[in-house]
Amino acid sequence: MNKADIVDILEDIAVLLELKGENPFKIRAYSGGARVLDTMEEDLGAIIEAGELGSIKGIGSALVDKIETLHSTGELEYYTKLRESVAPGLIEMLDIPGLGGKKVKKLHDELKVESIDALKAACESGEVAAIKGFGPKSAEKILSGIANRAAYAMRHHWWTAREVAMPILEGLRALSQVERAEAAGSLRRLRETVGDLDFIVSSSEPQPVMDWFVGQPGVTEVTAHGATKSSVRFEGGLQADLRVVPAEQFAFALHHFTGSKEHNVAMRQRALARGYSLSEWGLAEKSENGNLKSEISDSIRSECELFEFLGLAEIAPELREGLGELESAESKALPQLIEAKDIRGVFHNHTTASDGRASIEEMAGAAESLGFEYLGLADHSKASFQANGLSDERVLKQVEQIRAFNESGESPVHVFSGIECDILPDGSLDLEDATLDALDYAVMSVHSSFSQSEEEMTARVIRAIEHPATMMLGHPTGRILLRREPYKIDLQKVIDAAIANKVIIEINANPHRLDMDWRLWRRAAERGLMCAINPDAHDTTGLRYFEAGVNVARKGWLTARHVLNTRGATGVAKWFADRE
DNA sequence: GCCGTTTTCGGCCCGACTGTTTTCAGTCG
Repeated sequence: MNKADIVDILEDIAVLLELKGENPFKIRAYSGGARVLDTMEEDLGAIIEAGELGSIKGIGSALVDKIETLHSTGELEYYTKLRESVAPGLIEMLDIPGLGGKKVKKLHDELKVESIDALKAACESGEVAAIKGFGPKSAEKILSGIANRAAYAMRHHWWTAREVAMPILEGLRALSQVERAEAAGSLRRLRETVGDLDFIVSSSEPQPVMDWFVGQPGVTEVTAHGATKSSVRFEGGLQADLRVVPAEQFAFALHHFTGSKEHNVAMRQRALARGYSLSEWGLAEKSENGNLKSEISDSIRSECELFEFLGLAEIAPELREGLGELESAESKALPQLIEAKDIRGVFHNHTTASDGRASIEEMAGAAESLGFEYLGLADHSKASFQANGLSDERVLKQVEQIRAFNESGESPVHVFSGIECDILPDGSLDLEDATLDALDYAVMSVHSSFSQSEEEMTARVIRAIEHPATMMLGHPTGRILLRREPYKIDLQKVIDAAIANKVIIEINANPHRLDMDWRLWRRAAERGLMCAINPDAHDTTGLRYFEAGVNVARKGWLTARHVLNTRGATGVAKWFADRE
């Protein structure tokens, strides 16, 4: 059994144990173990063979046994028995807001409900309200949760979430009672999708701020309205939390609610090791007997000062994923992350020649207004029939048009002629070699036969990478966030092939793709993989997606030198010519 | 179930909010 399946099973075990009412720390051990395994970059088989699994922090002897059994046999009796002992309907119930492991267990124990439908009926008949610890409001809340659970469970693309968050943030900042306001959470960490919005405000007069917040247009439900915290839900199910704190707590609250959870755990552990207790409220010194001796928070007014106090360089929010950022911050080895202003042009954009909605001239105009020196066009090739892909003949015609455009001198933006050429199911390319040679560069992408086996898909893509005309690999997993799973492919092998053949892998910056994923970039770049941030724009506004691509690059620890777009037009042309 | 710069046992982050309670448990982040 492969690593990803084992990770899923460990996470499953954690959920099942929760429903059994097990020790919460045991539950955490399983979900923690799953996470450690998931983020481990080395080959699992090799680690097991070397007998090193148990030396990984977070994986103890019980997990070593279970992981090794799953890896070699694909089965685990402990898991099978656990599964059989819990009704599947109970797992679904955990998605209902307000229901956790204990309450679901109680509902099951008292009423024998084993499905969402049975739970709904029990709420309507008054049985739920009659249980000790529940009441009419609980029953009502469960019913509303059941009715809306699809919308509530939905995550949102980062780009969309930001569009909702910005007006609220600006509104908060405009209030006279508000001193500072920031959006925290996964939005601030630049995650590809966002579950809910978190706003942190400092103010000495919280009530008017709370009242303004819960009265925002689009709010369909107020789920909490307290003295320091309020929660609302917008149309479409997106939830937003607001926390108002005194000025001296702002840096701590902002840091805490920015997360991630794993980063916070590491920060608290570090504080504890130095004799301090860190929380969203502040930093306190611990005395001999373990009691809090004194607050020392007042000297800390920014996240930077907090990190500094713990002997760390400031860690950018997007690196706070609990993936070794504290270690790097301690040894002052954090990367100088790429910034949006470093981007001097973009590749992989479409025009009306295939499925885009703007002409060469219009796209170049939009590139100019973004301050770009150059624009790479890459329309689809003929196999992408649904996208009006270009034949060899039409490609050569477009090359002429682009040459004429550049020579006309009507734009300061240099246009590179490229193509997004289909990788056919057998790994061959959709255009003639002579056609590809006439272009400045070529991006190769998979747009068909998504259901090939991992072996077939990996071999297919590697064959394309090995073609001399291939300069970039487009959206390497084909995933559409929140809609379509990535196709099966061994990306480590693809990365190896790309490095060996001096092929760039793109960060497809379309907010629905963000592919290749940020989790893979740090290691890949260290091994020598080159990156390009490609908006995959289909109209003039789509060029702005390059910002989402920069986000991914930053989350992947990339610096300007890892990214082709940070070079000027001459540098890019040189790379296209000799790949250096 | 994991872990160890006071440790191989006894901790493991902790506080707000809600709904149900007469003082608190459960959920959430």
